[in-house]
Amino acid sequence: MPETAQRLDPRKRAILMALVEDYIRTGEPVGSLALLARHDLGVSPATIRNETAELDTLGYLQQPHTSAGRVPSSRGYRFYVDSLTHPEDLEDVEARWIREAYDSPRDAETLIQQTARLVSEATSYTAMVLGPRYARAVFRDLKLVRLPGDRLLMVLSTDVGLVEHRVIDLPEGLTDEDLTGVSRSLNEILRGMILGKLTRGFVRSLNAGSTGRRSLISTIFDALGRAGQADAEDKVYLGGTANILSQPDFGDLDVVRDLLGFLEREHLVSALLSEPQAGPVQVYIGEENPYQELQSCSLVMAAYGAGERVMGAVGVLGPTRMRYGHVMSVVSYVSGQLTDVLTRQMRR
Amino acid sequence: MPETAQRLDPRKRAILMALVEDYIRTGEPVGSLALLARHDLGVSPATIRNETAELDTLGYLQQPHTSAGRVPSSRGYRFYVDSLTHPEDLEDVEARWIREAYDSPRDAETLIQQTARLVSEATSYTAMVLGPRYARAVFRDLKLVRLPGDRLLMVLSTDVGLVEHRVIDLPEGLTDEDLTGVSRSLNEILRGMILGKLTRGFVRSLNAGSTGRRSLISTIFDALGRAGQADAEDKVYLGGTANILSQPDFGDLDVVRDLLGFLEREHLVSALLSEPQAGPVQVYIGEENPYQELQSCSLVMAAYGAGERVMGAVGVLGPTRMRYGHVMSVVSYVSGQLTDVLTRQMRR
DNA sequence: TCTAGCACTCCCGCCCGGCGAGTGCCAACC
DNA sequence: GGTTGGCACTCGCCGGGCGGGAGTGCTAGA
Repeated sequence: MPETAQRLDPRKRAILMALVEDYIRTGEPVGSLALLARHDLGVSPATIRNETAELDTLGYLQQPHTSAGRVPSSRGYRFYVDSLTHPEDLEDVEARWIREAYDSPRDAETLIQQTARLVSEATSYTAMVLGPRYARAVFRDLKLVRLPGDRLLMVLSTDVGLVEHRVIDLPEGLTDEDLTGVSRSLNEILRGMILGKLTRGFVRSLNAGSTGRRSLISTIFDALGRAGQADAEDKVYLGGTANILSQPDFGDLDVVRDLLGFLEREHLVSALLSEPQAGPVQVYIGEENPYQELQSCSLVMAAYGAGERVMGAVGVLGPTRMRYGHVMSVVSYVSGQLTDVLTRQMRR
Repeated sequence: MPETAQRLDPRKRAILMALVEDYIRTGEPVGSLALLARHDLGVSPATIRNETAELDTLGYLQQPHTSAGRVPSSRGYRFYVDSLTHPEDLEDVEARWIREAYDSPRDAETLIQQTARLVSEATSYTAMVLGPRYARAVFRDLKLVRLPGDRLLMVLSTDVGLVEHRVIDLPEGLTDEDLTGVSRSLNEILRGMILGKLTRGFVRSLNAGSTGRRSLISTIFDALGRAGQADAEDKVYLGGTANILSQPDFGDLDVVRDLLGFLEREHLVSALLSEPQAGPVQVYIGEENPYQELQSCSLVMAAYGAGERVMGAVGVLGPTRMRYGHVMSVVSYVSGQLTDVLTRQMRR
C-alpha cells in the first residue's frame, strides 16, 4: 500500500526509515539516543521521542515494554519495504558469483537444486524454489520405449526443454506396431497442448483400434495426467534450512519447530510458491503471511518463467527483521537468471 | 562388545538395565528411590546406592551433579543395547501399517522417499534413507531415444528394476543407423556388468567405426560413469527433520544447528549411510559416531539390498536417550521390506 | 514548534535463603 | 560379609528483593 507511504510527513518518514534500518542491523530496540548516534537527523532526542511516540500510536512502531526503545511493527516494515523504490544493488562480486552459477548448462533438476543452495548462501536465510511446473509446459514430443520385463518407458519432452519420464506396465499382447501407432497418433493430437489442460476427453477422440491399444492409451493418459496435474507433483527444493536456527530472532523453539514442520510438508510449500505472478518481487511480512506457521517471519518471493509463462518461483524465508533490500535484490536477480536460462532452452 | 556384558554380576546388570529403561522413558536422572518405585529389585535403596556408585566408577553411569540421580553414559547405553538380544516386537498395528506401505508398487524414488517419511513417523525421530546405488546394480539394457532439439535420451535399465535416464547433447551428423548400431554394440558388451565397474577401457575395445560414433560412445560413457560413480550421486532422502526440535534432549541450539547443517550436506549423509554391511542393525551411540556433529546423538542403521547385494541403507538419528528397542525393530523391519521389494523386482 | 531537564517505569542481572531430591557414609543387623 | 536403616550433607531450583541502567513521557521554557 504505497499510499500509506504518502501519509507520513518527511521527518516521520526519515525517522521511521532510519529506525527500521537500525533495528534490522542490530536486533535491539532502538532508542532516541541510539538513533541519533547513527543518523544525522538534525533534531534533538526529545523531538525524536515525540515523533516515535506518534509513530507508535499510528501503528508503525511498538514497544516491547514501557521503558524500552522502539521496534518496527509489521506495518512499519511494510512502509519500509514499500519505500525501497529501487532495489539495492548487488555487490559486483555477488552478482558475478550468481551469474557464473548459471553459466554452465545443467538439467532442470540440478539447476533448481543449485538455485536453492545459491539463494540460501547469498542471503543466509532459508531458500525455497518451486521447480518448473510441467503443467504449464507445452507438449512437444512423446516417445515410447519398451523396457525389459514387460514395461514401458514413456518420455515426454516439453518446449522448455524439460523431460519427464514414467515407467508403466505394458498391457499384454501389444506388438511394436501397436506402440508406434499409438505414439504416432498421440503425438499428432497432443502437439502444442499445454500439459495441464489435457483431459480424458482426448482419449475418446482417438479411434484407437484394438482394446489393447485403447488400454495403453488410457494408461499413458493417466501418467500424463499425473505429470501435468496442477499443483500436485510440483517439486520443491529447499536450501539452508539450518539457517533458521542461526537467527537470534527465533529464540522460541516452538516457532522454529512449526516452521520446519511447515517446510517438510511439500504440498504446502508448493502451494505457497504458486502465488507469485510474473512481475516484481513480492514480500509478505509477519501476519500478512497466508499460513499460520509463517506469521512470525517474512517471505520474499518472485516468479520465474519461460517466455511469458510463469513456471515456478523462488522464495526466501527469514525473520521479520530481515535484510529486505538485499534479499529482494537477490531473489529478483536469481529469478531473472532462471527465466533467461529457461527461455533460452525454449528457443532451441 | 558383548564381552563387557559378562563382566557385570546379575544384580548390577538388572539395576543398570532398569535404570537405562527408566531414564529413556522419563529423561530425568534416576535416583535409588525412583528406581525401586518402578522395579521390584528385592533390595533396599541403600543397596541400590552402593551398586549405582560402583556402576558409576565402572563408567556405566554418571551424575549430572553430586546430589542428583544417575544417568547412563555412552558405555551404559552400549551395554543396554548389546543386552537387547531379541528385537522388541513391533505392535501388530505398526507392522501392518508398515507392510501396507510397501504393498502397492511404486517407482524407486517414491519408494525411498516414502520410506523416509514412514520411518520418521514410526519412530518420531529423524530418518535418513540412502537411495538404491546404481553403482551396484547390474546392467540390463540401454536404449537411446532421439529427442527434439538435437538431444538424446539414454535410458538405462538395471536388474533391480531401477531406471536411470540422462539427456545428452547429440554429436552432429549421426544417423538413426548410427544410433541403433551404437546401442546394439553397447548392449552386447555391457550386459551383466556391474555399473560401478565400468571403465573407459571398454570404449577402446569397441571398434566404433566413424568418429561420430566414437564421440557418441564416449559421451554415453561419461553419462554412464556419472550414473555408476561410487558414492557420488547417491541420493539421500530425509524425513522428520523437524522432529529433532521436539527432543527435549536437544535444548542446546548450537548442537541442533550443527546437526541440521550436517543433514544438509548430502554427501556426508550419503557417506555415513554407506557404512552398514548386510546383516543386523547397527547402532552408534554418542561418541561412537564417526562424525563430530553426531556425537551428541545416536544413530541406528541397517542396510537393505537386492538379493545378496547391499544397495543402500536406512538410518534413524535421535538423542542418545533413544528408544533403542523400538527404533531397532522399525529399522530392521523396514530394511527387510525394502529388500523384499527390490529382490522381487529383480526376478521379473 | 522545538528543546532541555527530570521524574518515573520497567527490564535485567544479582544475590540470597529455603526447599527437596538424592547421595554417601556409618553403624547395626542377619 | 553383604545388606539395611538412619542421618548429615550437597547441590540445583525457585522465588523474592534489590540496584543499575536505558529509555520514556511530561512539563516548562526558549
